[in-house]
Amino acid sequence: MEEWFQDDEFGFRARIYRVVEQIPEGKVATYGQVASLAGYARAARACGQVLRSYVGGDLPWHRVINAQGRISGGGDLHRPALQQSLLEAEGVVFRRSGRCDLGTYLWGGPQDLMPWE
DNA sequence: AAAGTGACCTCCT
DNA sequence: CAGGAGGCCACTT
Repeated sequence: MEEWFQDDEFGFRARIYRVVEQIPEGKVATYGQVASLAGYARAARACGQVLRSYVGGDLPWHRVINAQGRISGGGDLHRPALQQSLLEAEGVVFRRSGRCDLGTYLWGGPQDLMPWE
């Protein structure tokens, strides 16, 4: 019970979720940025693991992309397409190269500090 | 408990 | 701009 609480309230996954759910509509954040804001500066890769295993819910997982402004979908074929259409529906424009302008859409960060900072 | 894996990132050719 | 090498970290076997 206690382990469950610990992990669900302030564990790595929980922190990642807490950050991602604050990314505003029409903006995007990189895995590294999210991990950093969550308090794990070098855990960009692990961040991907967490979001990959996430399914359903209200979390705007689609607003998290890689540092090159591209969508990383791993081996999965349907998710990347869904992610892009969800972003485009929010106004994020992707160039022909498959990249979006991070200078325009990159999230500036949380307005309020995270509980653990 | 140890080794393998991956929706990453950065620096170097 | 494209491709490769190393380093990082949590998660899964």
